[in-house]
Amino acid sequence: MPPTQPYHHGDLRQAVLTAAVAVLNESGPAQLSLRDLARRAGVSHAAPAHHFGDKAGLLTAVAAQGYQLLADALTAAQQRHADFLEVGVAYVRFAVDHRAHFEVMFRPDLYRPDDPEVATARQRAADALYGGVRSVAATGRGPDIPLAGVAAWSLVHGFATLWLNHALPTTLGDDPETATRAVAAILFHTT
Amino acid sequence: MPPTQPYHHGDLRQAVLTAAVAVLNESGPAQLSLRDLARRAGVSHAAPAHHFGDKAGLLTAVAAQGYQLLADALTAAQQRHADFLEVGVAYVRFAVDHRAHFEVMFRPDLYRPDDPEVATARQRAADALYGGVRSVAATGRGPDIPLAGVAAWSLVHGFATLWLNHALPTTLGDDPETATRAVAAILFHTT
DNA sequence: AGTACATCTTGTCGGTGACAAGATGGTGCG
DNA sequence: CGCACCATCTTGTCACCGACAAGATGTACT
Repeated sequence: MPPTQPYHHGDLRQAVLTAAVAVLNESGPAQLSLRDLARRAGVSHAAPAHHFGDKAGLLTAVAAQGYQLLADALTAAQQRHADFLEVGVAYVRFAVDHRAHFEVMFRPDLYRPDDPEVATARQRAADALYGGVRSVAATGRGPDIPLAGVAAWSLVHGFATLWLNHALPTTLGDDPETATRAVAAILFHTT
Repeated sequence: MPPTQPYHHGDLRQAVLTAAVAVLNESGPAQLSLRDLARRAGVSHAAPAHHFGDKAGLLTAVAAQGYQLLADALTAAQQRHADFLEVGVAYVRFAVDHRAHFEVMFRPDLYRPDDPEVATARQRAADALYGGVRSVAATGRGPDIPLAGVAAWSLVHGFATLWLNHALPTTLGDDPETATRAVAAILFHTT
């Protein structure tokens, strides 16, 4: 849906979006400023507003992109591995690799969560996540599927959040993948 | 550590802190403004800065208070119930009942996480949480304690976060306590 | 050629955080 | 009692930001 033809700048929308993700990765959403992004792109201070309407619009675009990336990552992991644990690992890996997107996605007060593009991408990600759960819930004498899905999602989401906040003990090491496998294995007691 | 004697206003520090929590509960951290808090307290726009130095200073005070409340809630739950699951329930209940504190606490870019008051309260909360884990890890043929603690913490933290974001399916009902019991029971397979 | 349009610029307004300097009032000490 | 000290609060200011309006510029299409 971005314009196909470069005009004055080239592709300002994409440039601003990329710069926004970079700033978010370095400094967090509180430091994000449309005027700063405009300066980085070498355009006037009001140029970004034309593409995103307002700051919430920019963050809506970030969230939409994030949900699309997450859905892609989860479906890929789901198809590559039979084990749902790897879908959980992919979830944490996404959070670590795309911290900026992840932090915006789960801060609905910063953007417009009911944006149609966001909603469809989020639904796609949810399907990939719950689809992976269905397989593992069928193996054990497990409880009903939605509950197991919520438990699995809560575990990996909480782990990712705490990992990003440096709140977890250092004994877990510095590789989020192996740490996730160790911790998530407890939930599915496949140790 | 706040001043014991009221001066001009009465107790401006406490008034601003309370108002800040109220605003955070209603509108989130992005809408928080020192000048607005000053207006609500009926003082000049620069008065709050004297007590907190800085916006980050105000949020540091909120985070410190939050960690103290959390530590109190967790130790109370730990002493009242033998089951660790109830500590997890208390964790989620704290997040729901003190949403403003919870959201600030786990957003370290908003305040000064290395503030001594914050650090001690956080340590106290962590002790209460991990102390509860030790009991349950001893029951099962469970893996080592820190891993189980991280898993339990991740689960309740993720559940609380997702619950606050209205990201969870509506089939869980509207009572966070019962929902937490149902979901957390899966991890400790005491169903 | 000329119109329609998306893109970008310039200018402006109210609001905010941070800082500096000064006014105000309580506290304690001689 | 007088006075100096200090915490508290006020006033004033500056740079920055988001949002909006109006105009300029380049592109596409007829």
